[in-house]
Amino acid sequence: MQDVDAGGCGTPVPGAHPRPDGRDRYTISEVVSLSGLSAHTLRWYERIGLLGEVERSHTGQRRFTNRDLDWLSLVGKLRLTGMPVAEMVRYAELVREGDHTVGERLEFLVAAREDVRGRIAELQGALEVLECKVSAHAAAVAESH
Amino acid sequence: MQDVDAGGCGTPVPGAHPRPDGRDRYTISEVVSLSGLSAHTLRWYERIGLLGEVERSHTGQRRFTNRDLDWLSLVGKLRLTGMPVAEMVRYAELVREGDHTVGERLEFLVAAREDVRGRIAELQGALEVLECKVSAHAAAVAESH
DNA sequence: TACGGAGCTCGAGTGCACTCCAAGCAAGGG
DNA sequence: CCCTTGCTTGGAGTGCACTCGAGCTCCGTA
Repeated sequence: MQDVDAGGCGTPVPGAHPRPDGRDRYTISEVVSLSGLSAHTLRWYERIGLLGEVERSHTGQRRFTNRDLDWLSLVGKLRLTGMPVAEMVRYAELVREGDHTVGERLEFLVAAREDVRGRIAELQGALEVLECKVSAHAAAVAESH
Repeated sequence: MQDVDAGGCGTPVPGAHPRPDGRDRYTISEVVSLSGLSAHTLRWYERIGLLGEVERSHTGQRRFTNRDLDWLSLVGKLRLTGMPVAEMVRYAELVREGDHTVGERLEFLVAAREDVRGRIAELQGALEVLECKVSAHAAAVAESH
C-alpha cells in the first residue's frame, strides 16, 4: 500500500540540499544539513510525537529514513504557514492511527488550505499598504532633492 | 505639512468597526473595539515606544486620536507580516525623529515589502503542497467508497 | 591506549509577545 | 456615603517553540 501521507507532493526545493538517493539511513547531522533544522529540534520533534519513533543503530543513535525526510519536509511547509506545533502533532497522530483516519485528515488538510489562502490574502492586503507607503516615501525623498 | 506616515494608505477594512468620524479623542475601550487589540496590549505598545506618548484627559486617562488609530492600523498590517515588534519600534523611532529620516524609512519599507513578497511566495509553495495532499486524500476517501 | 568528535538523555533556560494581577483613583447613580 | 464601572500603574506570569548545558557512551584514528 502506498501511504497517502508519504511523499508525492514535495517540491524538490531548488535552494535546499539535494537528498542523495539510493540511501535510506541518515545520521542526525545529515538530517540537520538536509532539513535545516537543528539536532536539538529534531530530537525535540521526536519527543513530542511530531516525528514518530525514529529507527536506531545498534548503539542507540538515530537513523532517519527517506520517509522521515518526506515527513519533515511536509512539517516544514506547515510550519511556514504558521500552524502551531500542537496541531501538527495531532495530524501526526492521525497518520499513525492508520487508514481509517483518512477522512479526518482530509478535513484537517482542507482547513489548513483555507487557512493558508486566508493568510495569503492578508499578506496581499499588507503588501498593498506597504507599496503605497513606499511610493509616498519615495516621493518625499525625491521632493527633498 | 502632510506627514507621510499618517494615513493615506489604510484600506478601510470591510470587517472592522468603522471609525466614527468627526471625533478625535477615543478612550482605551473604544480603541479596543476599533482595533481588536486588548487594553493591556495598547498600554504595553505605549510603554515599549510602539505608540508614542498618547494624550491624556485631565484625570490621566488615555485619549487616542485618529492619528493613533491610523498608526495602529499600520502596525496591525506589519504584525500580520510577522515583523518582530522590536523592528516596528525602530520604525516608530525613525518617524518620531522627524523628516530627515525619510530615506531610512524608505529603506525599511522596501525591505519589509520584499519580505512580504518572499513570504507570499513561501505560502504559495505550501499551498501547492496542501492542494496536492488534499487531492490525494480526497481520492483515498472516495476509493474506500 | 588515549583522544577527539558525534551522538545520547534529561532538565533547565531563553526570547518573544503578550496577558494578567493587585492595588488604587475618579466619576456617576441610588 | 457607598457601589459599580472604567481607568491607572508596576511588576509578575504565561504559552510557544525552541535552545542550551551537563554528563554520559561509543567509535575511529594516532
